[in-house]
Amino acid sequence: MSKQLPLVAMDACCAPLARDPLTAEQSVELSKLFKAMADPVRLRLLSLIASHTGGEACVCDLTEDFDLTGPTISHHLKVLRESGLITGQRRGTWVYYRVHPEVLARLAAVLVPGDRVAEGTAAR
Amino acid sequence: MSKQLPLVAMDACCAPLARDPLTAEQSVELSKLFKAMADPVRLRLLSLIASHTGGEACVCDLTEDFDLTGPTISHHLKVLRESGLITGQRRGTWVYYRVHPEVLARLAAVLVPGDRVAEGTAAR
DNA sequence: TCCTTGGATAGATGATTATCTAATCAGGTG
DNA sequence: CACCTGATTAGATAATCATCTATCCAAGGA
Repeated sequence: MSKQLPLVAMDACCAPLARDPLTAEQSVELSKLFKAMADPVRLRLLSLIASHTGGEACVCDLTEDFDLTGPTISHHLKVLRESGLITGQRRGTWVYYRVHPEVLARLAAVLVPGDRVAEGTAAR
Repeated sequence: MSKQLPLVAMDACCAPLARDPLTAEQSVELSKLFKAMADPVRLRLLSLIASHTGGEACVCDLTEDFDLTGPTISHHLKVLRESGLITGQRRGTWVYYRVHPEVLARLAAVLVPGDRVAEGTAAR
């Protein structure tokens, strides 16, 4: 499960938006992450998973919170998976998802105004 | 110009994703911001404006960087404007745009993993 | 082995959306 | 005023996407 794509935008990006203009390539990579989060259902899924006890949540837990069919939830989880924001793992009957916090942190670092605090490699 | 919408998601949101699950309403509000950034062109526009000297950029500066027609750029600027991420101001012949850093900061605070640092009002 | 339950895939459909051309508006300048 | 340039609006179109139903796969329990 989970083709475990090359974790888009992890290497590709980048200085805070307000520091340097994005290149065309960087903006394409970054936009994939934002696109993945540009849906209310996916945002809620993300927060449900991220805030769930143990840092992971079973699909069965997630489905209940929405007035949506299983396949639709599955579709949204796939989008999140392929963007590199979450990973899924099957354990017995159930599939558990967890968030990749580094990706979220990366994204946050891009948004933060001018502060160089959250910068990547040479942190702090 | 710029209907100056109620700055969506400024009041509506919210604790970091990993802290508490978003409500349906919060996720709808938040998704508007992410949707606005879920396009390579708009991301680049945002970074071009934010990183431009003086914190603002004329539309005429922006158009040059893309292989797109004027109306298309105008459309993207409108989307960014209506999301509350930027504002436009006409000065003589030209229109200048600038970013709302608080909105970006707010968004960053939502993404940041567990740290309670960037929390809003009753911090900590 | 067969059935049941959790989850994903396939394919269809209606709604959004990114882009274009054409037309319009707003300010200067001759 | 007539005209030019910068920018937005209007309307059309092709592509993307969120959702559904139907089907299928995976793992356990009778």
